[in-house]
Amino acid sequence: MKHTVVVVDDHNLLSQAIGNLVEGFDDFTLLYTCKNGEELLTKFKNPKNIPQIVLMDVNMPILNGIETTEIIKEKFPDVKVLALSIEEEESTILKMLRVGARGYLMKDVKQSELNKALIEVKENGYYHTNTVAKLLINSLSEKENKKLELKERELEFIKYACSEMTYKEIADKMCLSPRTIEGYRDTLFEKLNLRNRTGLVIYAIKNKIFVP
Amino acid sequence: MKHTVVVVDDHNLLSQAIGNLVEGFDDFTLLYTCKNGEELLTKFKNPKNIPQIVLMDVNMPILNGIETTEIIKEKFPDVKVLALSIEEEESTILKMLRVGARGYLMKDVKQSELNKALIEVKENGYYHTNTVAKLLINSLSEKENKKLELKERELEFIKYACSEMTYKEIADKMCLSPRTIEGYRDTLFEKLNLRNRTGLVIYAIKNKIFVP
DNA sequence: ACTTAAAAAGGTTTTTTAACCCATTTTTGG
DNA sequence: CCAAAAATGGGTTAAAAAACCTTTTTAAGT
Repeated sequence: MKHTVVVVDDHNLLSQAIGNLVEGFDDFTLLYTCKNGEELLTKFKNPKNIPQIVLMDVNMPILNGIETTEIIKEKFPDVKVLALSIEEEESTILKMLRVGARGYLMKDVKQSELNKALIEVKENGYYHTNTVAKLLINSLSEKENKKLELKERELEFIKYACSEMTYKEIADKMCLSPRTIEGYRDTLFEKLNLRNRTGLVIYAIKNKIFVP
Repeated sequence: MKHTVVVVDDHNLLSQAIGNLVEGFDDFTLLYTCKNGEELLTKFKNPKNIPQIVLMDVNMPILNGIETTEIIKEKFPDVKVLALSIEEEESTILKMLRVGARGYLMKDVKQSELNKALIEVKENGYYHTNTVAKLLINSLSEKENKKLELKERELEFIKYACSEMTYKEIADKMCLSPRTIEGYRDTLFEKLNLRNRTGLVIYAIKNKIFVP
């Protein structure tokens, strides 16, 4: 009996193409494709549409891969989610694995490896490339956790700092005293080891706190 | 007689998948796929490997889509290049068209539209979506050209400005007086309508002068 | 060799940033 | 309810950034 697979990706071409590949594999068959998490969950209302494996993109509009996987993990724990994305950001990969993805493939993966990954997931429940395995080990040490230590208000400030506003203007915008804002700045420089606002902007962009 | 197509894309999965799609179209057949411009040009040394249409990704390592298309335009003018990319940056699209691409498809295009585009390119020599057509019209007015007016030295400065260096340090690095650097800054603020260095950094990143 | 435009550099002043240390208020957990 | 922690805000000083206007040097063309 072939295992059923669903592809979720907002790039039409890619999802159809991957679907075709899956159809070509001996042990798998494509049920359908869809554009985002919302569409997928709607499909799931009919039990006939629930596959054994979901090939999930991470960056999607409306309901992204991480959120969707989280929901699937909770409501349909038997469905195995395999992430498939161009996104190589460490923290993204970790988030995806944390919410229950059984593996993470980069989109530059070879056809044969996709097949192998599907077989592994089917038989052992998971599949991890070397790259991802290394990441997992690194994540055991804190490192990246620093970013999570940033307070809500600090994050808000950082976003404003990625603009042409002076600190005084930012203070107005956030309804705080300029001193408080300067305090945020000082502690952020300290925490993140930065010398000036430019460094903060670059940090924010690298860590997707602010998207230009 | 079917038209021959080659797919150039560094994402293995995608190139193979698109290749499969092309094989599925009535009027087209896939010759081969490759990972970047260099590989393609090596292939071209054997005339048997020269296709009628190249489906070209823009962002590739080693030799990117723009450079590759430029070379093809010069050395193999009969080969029609159709760009196929996730890159939605205006200036990138324009660059690609400027060097001779016959059309520009986003990767979220539908299978049927890819087929339509290939047929159009085969029969009329070009294919442009509405989005791209609008872009072309806008590009007639200068706008984006401002970026091209930036001098070499200014661009170099901008890159350094996207760091934690002070202007003094940048001056050292560029072997210029701090005053000159401040001059660059002042004229850039004027030209680009910016208020401070943060604005310059954001501008640089938005316009891919600096990639974080 | 002379003219001219652009690039590089200088002077000065004001504003903004940054560094450091400390006080008050608010929240939170025991 | 109280202590501790976190958030907010203040003072001061030095450094850096920004604004504006001018001069010297260099490069380019004729």
